[in-house]
Amino acid sequence: MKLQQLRYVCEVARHNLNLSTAAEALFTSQPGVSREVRNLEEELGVDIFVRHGKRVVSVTEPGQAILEIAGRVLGDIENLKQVGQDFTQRDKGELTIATTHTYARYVLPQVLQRFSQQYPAVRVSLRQGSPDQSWDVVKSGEADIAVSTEPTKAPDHVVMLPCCGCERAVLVPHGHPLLKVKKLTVEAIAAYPIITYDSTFGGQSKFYRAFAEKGLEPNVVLTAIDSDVIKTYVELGMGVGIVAKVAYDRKRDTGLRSLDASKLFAASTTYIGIRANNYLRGYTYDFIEMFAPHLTRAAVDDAMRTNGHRAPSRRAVAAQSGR
Amino acid sequence: MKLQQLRYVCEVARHNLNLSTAAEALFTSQPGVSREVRNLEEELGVDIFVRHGKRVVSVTEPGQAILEIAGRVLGDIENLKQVGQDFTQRDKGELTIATTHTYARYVLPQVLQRFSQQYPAVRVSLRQGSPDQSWDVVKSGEADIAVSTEPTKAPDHVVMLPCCGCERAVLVPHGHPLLKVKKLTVEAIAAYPIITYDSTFGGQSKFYRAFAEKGLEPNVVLTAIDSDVIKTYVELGMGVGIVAKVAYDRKRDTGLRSLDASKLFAASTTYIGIRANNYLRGYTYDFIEMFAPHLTRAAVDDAMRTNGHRAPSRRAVAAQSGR
DNA sequence: CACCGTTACGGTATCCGTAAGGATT
DNA sequence: AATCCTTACGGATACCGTAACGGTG
Repeated sequence: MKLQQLRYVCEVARHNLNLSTAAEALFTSQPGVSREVRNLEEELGVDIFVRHGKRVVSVTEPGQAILEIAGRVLGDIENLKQVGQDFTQRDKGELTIATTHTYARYVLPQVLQRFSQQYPAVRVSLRQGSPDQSWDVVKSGEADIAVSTEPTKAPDHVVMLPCCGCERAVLVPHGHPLLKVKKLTVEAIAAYPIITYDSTFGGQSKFYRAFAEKGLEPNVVLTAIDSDVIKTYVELGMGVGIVAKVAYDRKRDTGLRSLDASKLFAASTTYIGIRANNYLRGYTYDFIEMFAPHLTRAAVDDAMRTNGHRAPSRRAVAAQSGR
Repeated sequence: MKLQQLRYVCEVARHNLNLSTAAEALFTSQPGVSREVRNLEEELGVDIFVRHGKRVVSVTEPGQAILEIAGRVLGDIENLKQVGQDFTQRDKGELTIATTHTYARYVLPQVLQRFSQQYPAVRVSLRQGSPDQSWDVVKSGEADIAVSTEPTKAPDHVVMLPCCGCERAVLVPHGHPLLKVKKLTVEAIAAYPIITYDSTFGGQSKFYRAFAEKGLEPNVVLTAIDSDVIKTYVELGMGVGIVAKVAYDRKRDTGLRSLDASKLFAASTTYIGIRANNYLRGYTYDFIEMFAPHLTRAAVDDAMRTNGHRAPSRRAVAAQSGR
């Protein structure tokens, strides 16, 4: 069995079971892919792909299991390379962060500024999307870490590290009646049209629950995935905005006022997400600690260890002694 | 990078960093091992082993990480082979169970009898030891599953599936005064010398706690790891035995009487343990379900999925496209 | 007919074992 | 002096790309 074969098989699966395009993506010849796939199938004794005549049409049942394991192996090979990089080019590399607009725009800038100062040679990329998308991107290994609220569905293979609460604020234009209210209540808010995050975003259940508890139904007139968009429409007088508290900056948002709503809506939690069994570069640990000081390297390792890692297997090693 | 290299490196680590014996174990030449280890080190850019002149003396820090990952890869390669076996030789293979004397002797026989009837071509081996040992053996991959009470230290990389309670009984010889007691109490037991399991066995904390709660200290005169040994000494009149309820068989143990102690000592739980990310043969699932009917294949998979598995990584695959 | 996967073949690079050479204990 | 790792060398193997072939839609 060769790593090449695992690579080929995974690549074929990723390219709609098309050997030719897979070969192209692998910068190799198409007959070579065909041959190695067959060699692997022969060695394992089972077909991975279902062929109709001379066309690959689907994945067999054992093929599913094989692809999953093969993918894990390739991920680990990548991890090995990362270990090398980590010790030779300590301060150089890439860091891909999957996050939402709110974090990318209002929380991460300060952290990333500090980070880039310390690690000027690390190329940081942000992958912006909904919380669910962020978690998926981490799960698939496209991003190193997620910074987001919790996903709607619990993501397997990903370790979630709670960071801090993410409180809400109510944004209104100048002179809005809500500014005169002595004590802000859910009832008071419910009287106005509401602009808030799209339902693909986390923490919305808590938002609706707060209204439901009072027997109210919020009149949500507009949703967006973007705090800035919400602010724009609030400024236009289309409604009151309910956004993350951090999204309001008194100096910048001169057309708006912010009212603390942390007591009204249960705070959702900010998490950092890491793919299980992923080797993290030293600077990634540092980034995490900059973001959430309590998440030291030891704390992160500990959380990962109790979730995904696995130790070497004596038996597996012994079983392969014969070449 | 080649799988061979990973195998070599792991084997060297397992053989006290001795290349020669590692080479022997791998059925290859010693210079070959030396060369491939260096090749891998060169490819990754870091030393895995520390050399004093021409002697390998220890593992470097990156080496530690590399060995861990390499071991995981080799385990997965083994998993791939298991997939093949599972679909070609469905009913043939091996099943290694790590367990304690009590389970091996009193619980598993009935299950294994049924199992062997259904899978005559599966070679079952029992690896007997303390609970901690059982878990370690599963963790290392030497055994497929553990059947045991909980370990003293939580084992990472292992999925624990609760099966059922494991209640205690008090064993006494015929004519023992305890047989005349109306309601068995901890106090009554404390009046006699006690024979029970060795402290390396689980559930002992619950045993001592029951006494401590009454301000008593049990007079443990003898400990053993083996219910049969305990029974022998009880029969000799050396004390009262406190053992797992299942270890008493009225028909066989004619010289003894059993008193239910399930109310006196908190029941410890029986667990099945599986190594995270281990591919399980079909018959292994069947064995588990025979042992604990509620642990269906779906239930087991689900528990494993939320603990260890990992999906293929697009990024890792893409990063390796260039050969 | 265009696309796609398999088979056949030959050159090349890689791999591995043998033999000899320094270091360390 | 014995053990252990490294270097050097040569032969066999296996790998991979090119070219031609056979199905499929």
